[in-house]
Amino acid sequence: MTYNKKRKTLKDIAEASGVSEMTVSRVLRESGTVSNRTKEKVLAVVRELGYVQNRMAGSLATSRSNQVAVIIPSLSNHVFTEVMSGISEALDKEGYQAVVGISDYSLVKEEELVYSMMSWRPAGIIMTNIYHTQRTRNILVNTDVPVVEIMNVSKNPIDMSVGFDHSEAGKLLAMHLIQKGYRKFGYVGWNKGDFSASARFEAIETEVTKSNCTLYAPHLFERPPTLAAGKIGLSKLMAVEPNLDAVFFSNDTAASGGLMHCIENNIIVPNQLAIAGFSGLESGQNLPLPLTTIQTSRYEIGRRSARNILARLSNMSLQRIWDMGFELIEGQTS
Amino acid sequence: MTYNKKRKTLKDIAEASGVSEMTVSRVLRESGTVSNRTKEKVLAVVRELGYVQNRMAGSLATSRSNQVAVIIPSLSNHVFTEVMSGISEALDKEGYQAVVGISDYSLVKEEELVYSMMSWRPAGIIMTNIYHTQRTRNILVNTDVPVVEIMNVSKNPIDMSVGFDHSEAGKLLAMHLIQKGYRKFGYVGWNKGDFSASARFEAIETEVTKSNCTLYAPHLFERPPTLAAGKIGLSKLMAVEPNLDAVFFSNDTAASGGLMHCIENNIIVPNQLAIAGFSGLESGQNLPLPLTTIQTSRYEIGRRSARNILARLSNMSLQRIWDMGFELIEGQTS
DNA sequence: CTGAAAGCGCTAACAC
DNA sequence: GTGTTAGCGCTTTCAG
Repeated sequence: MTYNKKRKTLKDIAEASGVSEMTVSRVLRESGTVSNRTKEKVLAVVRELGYVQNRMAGSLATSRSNQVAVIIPSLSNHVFTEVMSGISEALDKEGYQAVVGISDYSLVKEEELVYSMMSWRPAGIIMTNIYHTQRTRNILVNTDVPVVEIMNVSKNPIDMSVGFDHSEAGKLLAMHLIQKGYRKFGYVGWNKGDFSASARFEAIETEVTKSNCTLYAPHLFERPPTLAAGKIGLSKLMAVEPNLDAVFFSNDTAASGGLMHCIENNIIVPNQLAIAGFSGLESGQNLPLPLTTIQTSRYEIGRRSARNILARLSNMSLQRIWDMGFELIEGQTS
Repeated sequence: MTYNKKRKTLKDIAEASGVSEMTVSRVLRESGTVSNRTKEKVLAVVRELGYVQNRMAGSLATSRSNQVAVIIPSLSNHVFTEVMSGISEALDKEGYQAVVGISDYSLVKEEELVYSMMSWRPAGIIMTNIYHTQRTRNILVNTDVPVVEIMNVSKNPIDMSVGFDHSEAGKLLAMHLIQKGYRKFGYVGWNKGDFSASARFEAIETEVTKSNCTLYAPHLFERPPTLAAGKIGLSKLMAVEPNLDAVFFSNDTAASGGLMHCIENNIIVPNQLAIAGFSGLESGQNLPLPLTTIQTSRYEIGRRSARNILARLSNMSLQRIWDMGFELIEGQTS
């Protein structure tokens, strides 16, 4: 095998194998008809020269791309990496590829990402959540690229939507704990940049208040929750409000931290204090006590959103809005 | 504002603002000289028409891209998402963007990804680890795209390398536990597709044997380790070997699961059983007992590798091989 | 300061 | 079966 660093083009392959560029192109895309003899000859040359096609040129010519843009807020939250896995798997099978952008929970950064990613003319774009800046919306509304907004369900999406109702989920969780007899509630978490979490928080607050219970949330986090934050958050909360019955955490990771705090300080869960998380992550179900939480279908949301894009691309009929629901997990922390 | 779904091109902007395509191009790239009056006029039209540049065309013309390909084995391991964060942050600042591919710890899938990603002519490519198929190597060796192999340090990389020595890290951890007086060791984890983990395992085994201690590793996992797997793995191991002094886990997540098992079953750590993890993840340091583990610099590895690509692109002098080292964390589980 | 011509590497559409 | 022509939407180069 001989290689050199000059980038090979179709022309190089064509010359080396004594056919036209078009024939090489046909062989490589397995399109049209090419005799077996030439096909083999071409493939041999392709291998020998270590040719790698240039999709920029191809996509420009066809105005079709195999890249699907995905914008998620963070990679350190398993919720989003599971969504990504679902997306990747569904896309992979059809020869498409996810291009991920991380918005850090910032709508401004999201806007920049959208602009930058759209400039590559992706086959589709998957956005986390349904809140965007005006300019982001403008770009998305005025493109012919399929758009899916995920995690939340929107009755009125830019294009398509796959998710679930966070308010309803928060409500269900609150009702469950209230019904179990808890009355003095605390809340530990981060809502600032996480619209879904704050929707849940508000629903919990509403439900708790409606039932004449109380909810203490004296100092929410300034940054996305981690195990450590959950642990510290609970200890701070209990320093101020030692007589709580139960604490809601904005997600399972924070709740796991809360449980760690209890274990470390011999606080008996759930007798002395009940704990509730959100998402139903694998890790939260494998603590010494499995968390009471809401199970959501991250992987399925990812898969569904990717499939919707693929369906749109092949002009198949499709359901534009998917409410993927959720389910209460009655763990042992309540 | 008026929009319609037909994709706008430079030509549309040029016509609408009464200048040539070249002038619009200059305005958009802030290159060359354009009078302020025309510049403003053009920008107004661009905004009004909601024009989004087509980078495929631009990149094809310049043969330059702002996309850097990154191949990691998994998104469910925080180690790799932290590496990604480091990469993204470093690239972002310079207007570059990471395109992630997930290999699922498969060299075959890695090969497909490399081929697919290289066909987009990325500005650089970052590969996890230093083991690849022959064809992957061929593609990578014979390209002028900068290549960084990360996580392991290679003295003889394809191009550049940023990581640390997993054997040395395993050895350090083993020596530490041996020196603390433990003698009967167990190992719980997954090595099958994770070359780094198996390098550590072998180093641990060598060190343990050399010191006349024993290492039991009767059934390693069939899949990448999770909290649940660590928990179950330890319980199975102890069913067979109840009198172990200490157990190595292939990473912190599995070790956390092991600790959960102990807490759940009232096994006193470290008195009855010591536990060691690997990586120094935030989560492992916030359990009721912080894990004894090896701290590695995932974020820095990511940042460094991205910066090496950027340096190469701007023809700056650079250090091709970075050993980022590691550090023992003496937690409370040993 | 601005424009015209040529071409990046590929493919659609049409010939032969 | 295979080749030719004409672009895809942009940027480089060279004029003016």
